[in-house]
Amino acid sequence: MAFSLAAVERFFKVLGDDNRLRILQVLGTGERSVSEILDQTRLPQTLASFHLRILREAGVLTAERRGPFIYYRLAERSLLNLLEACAKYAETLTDPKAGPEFHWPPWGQMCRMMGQRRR
Amino acid sequence: MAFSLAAVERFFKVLGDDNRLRILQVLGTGERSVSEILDQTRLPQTLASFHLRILREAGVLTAERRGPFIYYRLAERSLLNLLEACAKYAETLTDPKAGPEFHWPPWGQMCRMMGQRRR
DNA sequence: TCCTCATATAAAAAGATGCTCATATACTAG
DNA sequence: CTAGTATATGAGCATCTTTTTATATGAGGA
Repeated sequence: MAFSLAAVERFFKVLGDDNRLRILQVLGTGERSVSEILDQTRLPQTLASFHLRILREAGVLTAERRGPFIYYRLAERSLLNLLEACAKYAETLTDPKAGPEFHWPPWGQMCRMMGQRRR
Repeated sequence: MAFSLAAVERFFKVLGDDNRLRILQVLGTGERSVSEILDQTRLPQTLASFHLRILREAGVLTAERRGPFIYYRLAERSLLNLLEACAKYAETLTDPKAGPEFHWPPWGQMCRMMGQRRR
């Protein structure tokens, strides 16, 4: 019921970024070198490196050097399922601020109109 | 496999905040008026209102006015399960940047020392 | 050893977010 | 209608995050 706030917050903060999600999407299909990640995401090298570091330091990714290349992979494959679950939920979210301004229903007014008293 | 980036990103961004998570934690136990939320979170009124708006506009919360009070509740109770799943994952994350600086293993050097060649 | 490739790090610039303070709106009681 | 309570909104700052630009490090080959 009371989950560990700090941990979850960090998790959401780390994943709450477009570029990092795209990187994860690429790595979801398996281990990749940085060069491959650059190709597939079209991110500038230095920016990708920045985000990879964040993911790595959060423990989401694992890095290993082999020769001149550094290979990244998901630390836990189970992250993919979690992402899918989140995506599923996220896509059901209906955005209630459809119009330019959200307006509170004029409760008191309506009650008067309908001859009702507050309960 | 390829989840809807934009939706998930927004979801993570909205949940990636300490105060918002605390609000959700309170609402996890059921519907609450703003006053009650203020009591339980000890947030300044205006700040709580700010975060409530973000959660509401994201579709995570639902608000309804009854008399002078406005009651908030989770739009989808299933969010709680999702949060728990995320918490579970988040808590397993081992932070690899233990020391002040992370150092890449000196692969080439090690190979030379061990008389190996790159493959 | 020197050069080049692959990748990381640091510092500065640009952008986004969260917080506070002041004020507005909706409702109810008198 | 007036005053008081409940809650929302808006402007300005401070802070944190992302992006860019410049530079460093480590590996392999000539």
